[in-house]
Amino acid sequence: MTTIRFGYACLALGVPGSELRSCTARTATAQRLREVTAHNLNALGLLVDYNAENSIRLFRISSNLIPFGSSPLNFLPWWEEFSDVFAALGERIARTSLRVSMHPGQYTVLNSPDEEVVRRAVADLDYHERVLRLLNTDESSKLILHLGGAYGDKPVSCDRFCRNWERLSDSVRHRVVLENDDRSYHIADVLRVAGRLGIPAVFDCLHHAINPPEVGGTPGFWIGECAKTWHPWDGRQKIHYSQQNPGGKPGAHSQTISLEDFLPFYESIRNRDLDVMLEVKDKNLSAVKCMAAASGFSTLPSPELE
DNA sequence: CCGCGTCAAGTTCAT
DNA sequence: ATGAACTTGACGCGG
Repeated sequence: MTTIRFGYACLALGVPGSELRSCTARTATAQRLREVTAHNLNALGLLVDYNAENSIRLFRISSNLIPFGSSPLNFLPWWEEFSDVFAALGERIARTSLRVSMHPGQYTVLNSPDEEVVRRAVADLDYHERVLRLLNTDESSKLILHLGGAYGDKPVSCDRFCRNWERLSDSVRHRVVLENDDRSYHIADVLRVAGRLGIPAVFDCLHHAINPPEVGGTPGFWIGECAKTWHPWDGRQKIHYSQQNPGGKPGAHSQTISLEDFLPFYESIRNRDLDVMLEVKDKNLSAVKCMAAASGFSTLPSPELE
């Protein structure tokens, strides 16, 4: 019996007090940084509780949890000041069997030719890893990362990624997984680098639709290829699923998940074990909707299946 | 209180 | 060469 689990990223709609706060460089005083941090950690607790109450087993923690968490602009030893809060949060996460992840964004570019950019990328990955470690999660709590820029020569830029990989700590390396993007690096590129480094690959369905490899291949094929990169200590294979916003530019996420398109996709993966991260503007609402649709689907009579 | 310009960060593409 | 988009909402100022 295989299972598909669903989760959502960073924010939930309709959970009062769970909104994250932030501040700007100008207002980043010690007091303000402490206030925002305390608020955001409390918000994370509310999100953890919400997920437990709604049987959601997968959640991406926002990179904005700690204001300027990887920048000298945050000069506080927040990991010490809030270590007890993190530990308590970690217990709630463990008790509710929630799998958390984080996803450094477009500004984290490990393969940049610019030494300062690489240095900041290493620091940013350290920040994200520190959060997951403070929460006492194991190494199945992943850091999802893109390969970065192409700089007009993908093979050279992939080589530089692998070279800079050596600068990461073991604890970061044990958590990083590579995702295909919608511009430069398609899933075949990602699998090649993931293979070189011996780390897992995350298949993003919408990015793949926009930026497929020349060699073709169905999503099901590539999900199968990615499955081979996940080892027992990495936890369940993860993929990303989102739909195109009809009124938006290519790659823009839809307001909500359309079940019309979701159900055939679900049918195509339901014979696998997968954790599916939904990227959609209505966040938790679509997660709940997809879970309901999937469970309804699986209990429908299926005479065509033996 | 509301509205709107602005916000740490990197790369790519358009003007 | 300069600037907007990406993803995204929240901040923070001015009125």
